[in-house]
Amino acid sequence: MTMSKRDTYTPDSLLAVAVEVFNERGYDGTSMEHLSRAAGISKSSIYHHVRGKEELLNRAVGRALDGLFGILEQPEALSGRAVQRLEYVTRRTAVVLMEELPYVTLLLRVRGNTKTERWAMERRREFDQRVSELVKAAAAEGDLRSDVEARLATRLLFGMINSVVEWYRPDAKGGSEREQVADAVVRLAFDGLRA
Amino acid sequence: MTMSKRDTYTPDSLLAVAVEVFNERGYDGTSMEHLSRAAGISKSSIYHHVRGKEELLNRAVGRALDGLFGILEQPEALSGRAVQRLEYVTRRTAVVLMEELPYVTLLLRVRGNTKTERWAMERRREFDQRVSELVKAAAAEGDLRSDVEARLATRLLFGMINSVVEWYRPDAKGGSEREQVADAVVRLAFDGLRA
DNA sequence: GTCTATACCGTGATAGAC
DNA sequence: GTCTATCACGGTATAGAC
Repeated sequence: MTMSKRDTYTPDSLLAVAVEVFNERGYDGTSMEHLSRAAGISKSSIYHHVRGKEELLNRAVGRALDGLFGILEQPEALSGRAVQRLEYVTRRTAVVLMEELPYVTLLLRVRGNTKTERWAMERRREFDQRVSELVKAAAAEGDLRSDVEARLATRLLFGMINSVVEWYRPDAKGGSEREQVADAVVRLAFDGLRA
Repeated sequence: MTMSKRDTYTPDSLLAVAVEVFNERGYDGTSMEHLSRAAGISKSSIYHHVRGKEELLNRAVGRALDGLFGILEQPEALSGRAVQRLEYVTRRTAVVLMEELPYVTLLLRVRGNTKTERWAMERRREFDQRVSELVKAAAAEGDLRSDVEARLATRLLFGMINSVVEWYRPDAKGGSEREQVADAVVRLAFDGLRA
């Protein structure tokens, strides 16, 4: 993490550093000492910018959730044949996940030990719920296979998309690489591995 | 967690309790105090059965890894058309994951903070590697779609399978339910969501 | 095999100087 | 805005009685 403009921190630039460490060590495995070393300032200086460790978590997962819920408000997610909307949401979720990688990664890993974590899990469930309805609608329109239950299909679909955080690391190529990965996700999810 | 025979602990029965707590709170989020409360004995009594917290982690992930590598030694994984072997490994991985749910869940969540965790990650990569070779072989035999890279396909396939730990909870029905889930995983992975 | 008591250290967070 | 010094607490682990 390199500072971009000033060598003093804003809450947001500090957040960027903190989220990296959280993802490397896990939230619970990260101490304020770890954060202070990564940020290059003392523990107590961190408290000048944020109220504490949990506020950093809160800001991070909030940002991830904003990105995800933003998808559902796009016109392409709101009208048209359900299977098309589902395809759009699938692709965009994969892209947002890569664009906001560290924030979404953190969101997907919260366990529910604190109030913030439980709130994040709740909102995430809401998102899953909304997509699940899309899957049901597409099944009702006859565009999805009928031998796998909608709820189960949704879960496996998300499992595949979300797993991207386990290995994706952005490289110099930027957005084009992200579109390639998103394409692969959509192809495999809808049409499978088989030739 | 209920004790089955005696109301004294063996390392293994204690492990079963510990792994539940680890999965609920995360390994780093679990203190010996948490474990002692869940086991119904004092903190110091735990040290009579195991050397410490990390030994519990070690035993747990070892058990998960044994289950996974066992799949690759089955005759069905060793000979035949690659796509058939891949299908077998996919189904069995899903089943083992459900049979050994708490142990595999823990394995999939280690972050690499301790020696034990790094060893577990290493062995897990070996397993992924072995399956990746199967995917490559199946692609070379022309049985997998050629417009998605083998490495990427392997990762997404595993992402889908592994995500089962996020929601699967065993119920009274036992094995039949597991086979149903495994069937759904294989169907979606190989033939996709689309009707 | 389990307990109470305790050692010792790292934790999140605060006070107050510069 | 950053620092050093410090606090109260909870962490892992051990000693030794029963």
